[in-house]
Amino acid sequence: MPEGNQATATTPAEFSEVFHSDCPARGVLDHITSRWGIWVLLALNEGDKRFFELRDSIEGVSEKMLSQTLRDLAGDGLVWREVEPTVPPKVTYGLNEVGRGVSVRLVDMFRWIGANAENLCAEQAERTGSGPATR
Amino acid sequence: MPEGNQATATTPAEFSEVFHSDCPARGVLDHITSRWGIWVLLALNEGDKRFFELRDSIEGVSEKMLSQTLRDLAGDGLVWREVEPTVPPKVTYGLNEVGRGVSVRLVDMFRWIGANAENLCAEQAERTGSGPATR
DNA sequence: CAGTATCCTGGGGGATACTG
DNA sequence: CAGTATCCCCCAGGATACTG
Repeated sequence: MPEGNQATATTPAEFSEVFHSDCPARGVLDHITSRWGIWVLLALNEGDKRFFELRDSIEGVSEKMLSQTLRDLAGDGLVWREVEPTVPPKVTYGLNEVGRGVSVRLVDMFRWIGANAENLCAEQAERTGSGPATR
Repeated sequence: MPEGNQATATTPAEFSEVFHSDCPARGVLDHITSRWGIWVLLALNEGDKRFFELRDSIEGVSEKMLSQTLRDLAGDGLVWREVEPTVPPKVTYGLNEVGRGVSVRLVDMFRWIGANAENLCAEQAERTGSGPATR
């Protein structure tokens, strides 16, 4: 959709520049924020893992989506993949430099949310005066 | 070859604990990583904004989804909403304490990705040349 | 073990129209 | 201006089966 894009003067548009459509980083973001990207990054932050180890440590992920997410992340250069052509095959995944940086920051954010969960609950409780809208 | 990075044998499962199904923080995460949550948080990190200001600064968002995202984030206690019952009405949104913390960390992560975009491009280029190029 | 290939469904989310 | 309401399409992603 062709958008007006008013450029509200105040907006530095810092991120529009950095993450513009043609920039590969834009796609990277999409992969990170995809349904399973975060959890893969989080799991790998604990250490290198094999495919089924990942599947087991990420609750609810299907093999298809895990495979797809891994492929995306590896294509982005956030994750490496090593294949040992043995029988049975052994495939290991781990974080690259950039992926580690992302993962660490993700962990930091998660910790912040976890540490403030009570505050969130409190705020949600206050709101229940008018309408729960618990969705 | 991936360097050692032993799987520290820890696997603290720290996050499974913190973000278990019944924990409200789990839903918060879903909202943050939703299609537009990140961009709203990012936009509000620049300062408080009114509805249409937000719509204009977030490229591609529909009014429906913006409204929905805002409602979710406000319900989570990440964002506040202030209504001035004038004619025409004036509604302003901004970040709460927790929301600001999340937003700041998000910005940090985005900067990291942006700063390493060339590395990502390089890795992607190497891959196309059929090189293993691990890290 | 570590994946692909195929089929299929739900709801995320866009377009449009209407309201206070 | 700041939203709701409605319709409807598309594809992310789950289930299942097969392969090297």
